[in-house]
Amino acid sequence: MVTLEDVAKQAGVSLATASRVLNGSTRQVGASLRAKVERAAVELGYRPNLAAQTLARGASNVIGIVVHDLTDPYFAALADGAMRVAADQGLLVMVGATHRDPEQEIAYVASLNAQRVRAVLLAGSRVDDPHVTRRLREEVARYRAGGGRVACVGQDLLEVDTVAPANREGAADLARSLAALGHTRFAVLAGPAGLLTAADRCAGFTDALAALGLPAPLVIHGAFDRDGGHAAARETGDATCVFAVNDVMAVGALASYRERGIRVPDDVSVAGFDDITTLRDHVPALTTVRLPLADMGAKALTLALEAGERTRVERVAGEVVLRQSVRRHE
Amino acid sequence: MVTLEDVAKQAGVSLATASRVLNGSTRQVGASLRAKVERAAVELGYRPNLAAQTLARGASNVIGIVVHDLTDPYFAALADGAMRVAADQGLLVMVGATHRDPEQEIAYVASLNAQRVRAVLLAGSRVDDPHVTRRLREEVARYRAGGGRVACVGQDLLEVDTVAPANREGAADLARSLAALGHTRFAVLAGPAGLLTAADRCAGFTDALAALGLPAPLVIHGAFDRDGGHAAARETGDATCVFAVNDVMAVGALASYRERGIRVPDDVSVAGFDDITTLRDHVPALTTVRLPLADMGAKALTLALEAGERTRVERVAGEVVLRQSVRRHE
DNA sequence: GACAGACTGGAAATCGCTTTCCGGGAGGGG
DNA sequence: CCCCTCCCGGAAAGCGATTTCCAGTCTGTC
Repeated sequence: MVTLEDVAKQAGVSLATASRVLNGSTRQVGASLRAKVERAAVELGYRPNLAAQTLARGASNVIGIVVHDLTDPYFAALADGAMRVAADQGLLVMVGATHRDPEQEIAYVASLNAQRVRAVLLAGSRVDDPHVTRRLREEVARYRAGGGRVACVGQDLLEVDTVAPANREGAADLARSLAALGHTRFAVLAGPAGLLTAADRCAGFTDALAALGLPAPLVIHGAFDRDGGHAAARETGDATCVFAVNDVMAVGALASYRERGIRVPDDVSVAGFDDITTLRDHVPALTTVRLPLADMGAKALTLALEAGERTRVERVAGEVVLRQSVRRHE
Repeated sequence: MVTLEDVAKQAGVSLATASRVLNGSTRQVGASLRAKVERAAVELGYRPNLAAQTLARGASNVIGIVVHDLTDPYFAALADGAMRVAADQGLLVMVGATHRDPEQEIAYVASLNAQRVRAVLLAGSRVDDPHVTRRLREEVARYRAGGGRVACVGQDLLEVDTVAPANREGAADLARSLAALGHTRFAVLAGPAGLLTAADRCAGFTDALAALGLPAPLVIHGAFDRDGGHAAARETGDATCVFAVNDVMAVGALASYRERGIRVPDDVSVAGFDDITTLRDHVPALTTVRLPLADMGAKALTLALEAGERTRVERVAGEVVLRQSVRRHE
């Protein structure tokens, strides 16, 4: 491996000079030496050792993103938004996928801390487990104590800069829109009981129905993914309108109904949440609550990188988008 | 930031001992000292500085994955497969998204080299541009000269371990299957002219038709994404069967036909390539060529990590999956 | 009882780069 | 003409770990 010392030797200058030439330091270097160093670097194919730079500088140009599942379009969109701002700022990105294991999330924060990354973005729902949350908070605190910056997309539970989707309100808006179509018997494919994003959406939906004087929906718990929706859809009974707490579950539900010859929206209306772009061409088009996912990812990383003294919470509203998967109920 | 020295001091031992305790070295440390060090580390919340470790050890525990677009399910699946084997081996993952800019790809290899990552996985099609390919090869060679390991998913053009999908053969199989259904007038939504994956699939398809004595298909170039397929589908003329060189383009084409009231498969048959899982519930179900994407990603990273002396090329076959988007042509 | 060999703990060199500090030469003002 | 300042180049001290080498302590065997 060719080192800076090799370059300096080849150029006939000192280490210090070579360093100053090859990394935009504040110090000036004479044109002739500068040229020599640059030539030597190219000739030898020099690549700075980033670990050494990080060590010497005390700060790296890497950021970390922790997601639950990269193959879930929700997280892919979030990560993509964040990665674009990282690229704009010349930052490299480490991505960790926890596959929904909270322990992994904690482990990733520890690893990213060890890497001394400049910022960490925690994307995805918090879970309703005080013990896990406490340990995550400890790990985050440790990282921040060393100068690390953290932002989160999801619930504002970690005392860090947060981009918080308005899950309750969005779900409530959706409930009102669906009720306005004449539905009265609802079911909610509610995801896991302990997942806060799922719980908030479910609660927002249920509360709004109650406020309208409508009967409580049938709440069916299950996995937060396509198969969870698929399974839960078998238990929606005589509901005329089904709300899946995220789009991929809604897709699972649609598939389940299709397999069983139940027509959507004629026999049952279905709505989701997130408006992931991969569903853009789904048939029937899915009614959902749109979240600007890429923007949220970008915003969260921006918050993390700005040296704000107090933690900020940016709430982002969801917009109800009515499409063909729901229809008026007579 | 608490350093190893702090821990050593607090535990009343030397730096060397602290290091040996906290990182599974081969050397033994007495039980009492070991306990002291461990306690001190916990009390102080010590996290090793990975940059320093990397520097001292001369090798990091990070691998890099370079993809074109994380929000494309094809790459998400590939990356996910690779990330699982990385996690198994206790490796961290850096992900770079080039957004299809070959310059970015080169830049990422340089960055990952600078990071001294243990291995780099280049996922995604090579392009037909000798100049770009040469520079990428140079950068790869530089990295490998320093002990780096590289694998690639795509065309075997870089003289590195490669997982090469059988694009030509898969497309040819598909062509034969479709021809067996009675189709004679084909169109190919061929993607960009310079993208080798697209070109190979197009060529495999075209050659197979020629071998069958059928007329050459209408080849329409365009972008390699959903919108590219959507646009190209407007120019398929009187073809009775359309092959989009990847699934997301096929989805765009299906959407285009739907918008224009052209029924699939009644008026036109449509097939794609890849069998991305997000399309599992698409209506109509898409005929395609299945590639085991997650396995391919996992395999590629495994190849990279194994210290093989000669570069290996692992070909992976695609399997034609006939679904509702095609029908017999009378 | 003595000595070889196995273990354990510590001092110090090392990894590759940054940056402070210092010295010498050039330029400008009194 | 001298002195002060400004600039540029180099020597060397870190950054936070790992690891080699060395010394001291035990054990076991003859």
